Amino acid sequence: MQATVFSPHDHTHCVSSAISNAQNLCVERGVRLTPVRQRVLELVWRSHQPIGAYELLAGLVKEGFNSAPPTVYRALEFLCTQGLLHKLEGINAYVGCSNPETPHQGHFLLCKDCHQAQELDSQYISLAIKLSADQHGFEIKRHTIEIVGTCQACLDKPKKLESEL
Amino acid sequence: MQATVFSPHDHTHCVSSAISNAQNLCVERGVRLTPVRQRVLELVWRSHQPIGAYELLAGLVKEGFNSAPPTVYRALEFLCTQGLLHKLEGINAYVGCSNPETPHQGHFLLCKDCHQAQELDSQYISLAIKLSADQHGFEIKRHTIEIVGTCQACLDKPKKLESEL
DNA sequence: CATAGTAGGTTATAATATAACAATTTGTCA
DNA sequence: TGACAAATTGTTATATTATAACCTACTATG
Repeated sequence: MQATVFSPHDHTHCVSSAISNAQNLCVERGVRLTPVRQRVLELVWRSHQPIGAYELLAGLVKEGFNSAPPTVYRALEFLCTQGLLHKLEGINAYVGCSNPETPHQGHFLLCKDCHQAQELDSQYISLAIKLSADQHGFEIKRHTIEIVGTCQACLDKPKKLESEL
Repeated sequence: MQATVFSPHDHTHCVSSAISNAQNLCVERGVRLTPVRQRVLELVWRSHQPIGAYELLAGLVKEGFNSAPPTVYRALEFLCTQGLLHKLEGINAYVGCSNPETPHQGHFLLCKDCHQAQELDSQYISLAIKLSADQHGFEIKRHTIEIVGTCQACLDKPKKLESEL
């Protein structure tokens, strides 16, 4: 099975490569990855889970950045527009996008036990949605696909939990 | 093409049949469609668009119901649990479900121009999601599928809009 | 009619998000 | 360079969405 956020991995590496990737992309696109924006992006990537705006705000404050809500919401808007983050509407939280070069909306598996979010990019889902929209003469602008449940890792550990009681 | 919320229809009929349907279902299930709950359900159905909690609250107040936020949120929770409504996470709004007999999560087309929501129940989408989840050993509990764009009716009327300027 | 369970009333507040306007920084080009 | 326009950030206030906590009233059942 392919590597996912649900399996153990070197997350420090994820963060640093996401940042340098973002820096390159922003240069290419002629947009500015300012200190606040970069910091927000790092905070999102460092989190092992989707993270909310006010939690990010607290992170910024801790590091001496100015921080009223508009600061973080503006940074989040920029990062989402650039495809560097995705917002999870169901839980009002943000996750890094691993593939920001190609603008897309993600499809997400959200584990309700470990709260990790795995981004998918399923051609089947995209196609099925496209077909349904076409049937209704509907022109798609964007979509939100969030699948909530239990990930394999969490399914595999119920016995541990019982023994811990 | 099949009838949808995007095409003209007798909405009064939608409302009354949704209510009597809900009444029957609640009796069958041994749950109580109390006056507040029924009123909220009617207000949602009467709206020609997805409607938010505080707008519903205003509707209740106008009719002499007590109304603090918990009243309407409790009613909404009940109605969603019974499958009589769906919540649209992307816009924090609620729509009636036309097929509450069979518990399901809907797939929605949301027109950003006329703000109507059309519920789909596409087997292709469901299957594609199931397949993706299976590939990751992920057990689905529920999902949010919201497709934003422009409906056929709104695509058909750009010229009218220009002439109105 | 006692009572347990469910639903609703009430007050307060938490959590999420944006409006509006001022100050500052940055890029650009005369 | 210096001056302007555009973009970004700071700041204050407030809007919007949602829930906690605790109390009261209703409902069904024996």
